[in-house]
Amino acid sequence: MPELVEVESARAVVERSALGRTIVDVDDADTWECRPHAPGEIRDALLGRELVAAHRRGKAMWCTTSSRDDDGDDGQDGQDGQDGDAGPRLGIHLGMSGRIVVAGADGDGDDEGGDYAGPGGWRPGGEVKPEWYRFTLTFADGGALRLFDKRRLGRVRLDPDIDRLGPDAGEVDRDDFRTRVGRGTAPLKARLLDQATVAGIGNLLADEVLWQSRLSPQRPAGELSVDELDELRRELRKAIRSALRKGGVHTGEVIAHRGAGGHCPRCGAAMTRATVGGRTTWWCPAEQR
DNA sequence: CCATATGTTAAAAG
DNA sequence: ACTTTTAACATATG
Repeated sequence: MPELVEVESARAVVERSALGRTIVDVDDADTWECRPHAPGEIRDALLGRELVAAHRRGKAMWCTTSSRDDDGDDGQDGQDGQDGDAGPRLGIHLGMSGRIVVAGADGDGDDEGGDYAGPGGWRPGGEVKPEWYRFTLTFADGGALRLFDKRRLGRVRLDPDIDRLGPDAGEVDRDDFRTRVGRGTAPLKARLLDQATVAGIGNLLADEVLWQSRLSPQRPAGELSVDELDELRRELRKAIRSALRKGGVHTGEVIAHRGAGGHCPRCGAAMTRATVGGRTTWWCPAEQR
């Protein structure tokens, strides 16, 4: 599920429904999802604390936590809980199939993770097998925050390193975008998928933005003109805004046409498929140059 | 068995 | 040394 837009939805759910609730139990027994932490390590670090704020950069999400014995930051000032004795940051990466589910105080198990439809129409809301819950925070009020991750490529860890990520794809400024994206010999799509260049663009968003910009995914990134780079950034911001509004990156205009027999929704040409940047890529060979 | 899947990353290659 | 590409990761599904 998770590209920037889906992670932002998950972050908003955490911000809206999981902050300020005291953590009384933590299930961190999945040593793969919680690598490199040993079982119990995350639990020991979080018991008695509460989540203070939910942050995101690209596809990375993390929560600051309070000190034990007080409620810490009020979570309303937009700043981290930088209290002297604040707890560790709890990093959650949704990987390829992760999503956050927050249950209310009554333990009703409400699925507030946002919507998601995979290539096969898979909807986690329709099938939630308990064995696909990889990590759980249980709150004093009886509710819980869970990481549901079918494919198990997600990750939970304390104090995640986010320094290697580039600026968020929705916030990078024009000059920064020009110099970061418009360099090198790698295919443009590979550059866009590189989280150190700009953070948050995934396979679907890349295809959508390249199609909107009428740029070939195979163009060497360093050969783009300044005008093309500026247009690319405009379409990127537009696509993110649209996807946030419509509920997911899969709502992009060209996404439904990525597939065998797909045609460009603008000109009708047959879509081309190839592996670019290590990922399956679809584009309109007639318009994208 | 093979190929596919909205991600990351270590290792290899250039 | 830096950039780019590939393979592997764990798991489910067609």
